[in-house]
Amino acid sequence: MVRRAIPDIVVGRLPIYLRALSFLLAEGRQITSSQELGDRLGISSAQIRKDLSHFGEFGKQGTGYDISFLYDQLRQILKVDGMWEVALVGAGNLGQAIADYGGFAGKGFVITAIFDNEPAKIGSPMGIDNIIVQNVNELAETIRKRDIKVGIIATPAQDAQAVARTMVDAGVKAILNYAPITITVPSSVRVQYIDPVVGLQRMTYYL
Amino acid sequence: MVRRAIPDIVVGRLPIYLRALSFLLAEGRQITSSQELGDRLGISSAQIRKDLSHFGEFGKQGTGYDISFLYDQLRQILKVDGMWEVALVGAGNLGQAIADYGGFAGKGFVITAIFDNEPAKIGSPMGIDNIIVQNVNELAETIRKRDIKVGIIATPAQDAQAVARTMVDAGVKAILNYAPITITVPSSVRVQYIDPVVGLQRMTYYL
DNA sequence: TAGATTGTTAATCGATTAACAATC
DNA sequence: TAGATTGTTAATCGATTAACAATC
Repeated sequence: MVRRAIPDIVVGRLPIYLRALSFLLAEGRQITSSQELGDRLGISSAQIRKDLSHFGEFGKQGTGYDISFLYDQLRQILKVDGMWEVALVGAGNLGQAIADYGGFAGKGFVITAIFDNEPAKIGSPMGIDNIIVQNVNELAETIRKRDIKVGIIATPAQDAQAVARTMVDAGVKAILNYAPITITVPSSVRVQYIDPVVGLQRMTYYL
Repeated sequence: MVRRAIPDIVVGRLPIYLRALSFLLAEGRQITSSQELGDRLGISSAQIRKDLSHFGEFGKQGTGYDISFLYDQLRQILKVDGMWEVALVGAGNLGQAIADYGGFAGKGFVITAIFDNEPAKIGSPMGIDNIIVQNVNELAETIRKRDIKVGIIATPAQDAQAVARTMVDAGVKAILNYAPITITVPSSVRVQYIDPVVGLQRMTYYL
């Protein structure tokens, strides 16, 4: 039997499911259904069941899903049941906000290295874990030494491609790019983009 | 003739095209092609031509697209050739970073009102334009008075739904939501989400 | 048992791509 | 003119949905 590749679009929805399950857990709930999840997320119940069916059977007919169980399963599937070290490049306003962000805790990620090219910033502690900002010329070595697989780019657009290149050459396989530019990486490397301007411009058409 | 609705997914790519054109302009280029744009963005040239064809004919056979002309056309189509006032709710670390962000300039958006519920923050100037943080209980009134159509939510997850509700009731039609929770709004209101954890969790599956 | 909800199938719907006539 | 590239068509590909047997 051939294991068919899971569509990217399905994998992309799992973190949304995970987030919803996390809230249900926080509310002290034990059981949910594809219907309830769908209502909360604005997704059809059929789609949720179909998405989950790519990975196994997690529910009980007539009952629904055990929230805690499904949560754990999805965390394993997404490989966020452990902790990924993350290298952050860019210690300006944006990088600072990312380093200060408390939302990574418990979600599978921890920023353990921060880089910049400005002498004034290098050597200072930054973020919730008071990490010492390193010179960006130590980026490759640090990634290699600690076997870091996840990077965040928070540099100006003009520097993003070079940073991505360095990250990839050193072994990074997943890049969250806050720089407002499309970067080119080998197909074995994943990139996700965060650009508030793009988000806003996607809505004004409808106004 | 029926004007068929443009697929959301097509509209969603236009800001990416716009961004690429903006860079080409900055490089001093005058003409580009669907092939070149596609190569830069990792999109097929056919898709770019097809997407644009929903809105009109912007190119010349044998030549390609005049960058400046296409840029202006897309800005008009997306309605970002003017300036949208934006109300930002949440003046914590994240809200501060958004208010400090210089990337909105020239892209069609300007934050003109900032709100929080913490007395310590209300009344202080914030962001690149030194806007005085207002009490969030003035949110609805301000939105109505200035006819603001665009909102950004940068509150804790637990407050996001209530803020969205207030915004929508006061007339906001587009919400950029940084809170890590799916919010429910009428179908006439657009929402875009920015959640770095979701972005990261979409990649770890492949590691 | 009766009611509820899953997992899965098949049909529908929609998006992408390849190809090419038109034409600059 | 010859070469290049658009805009568009039709085919392909993929995603979503409706429906329901299975079963808790």
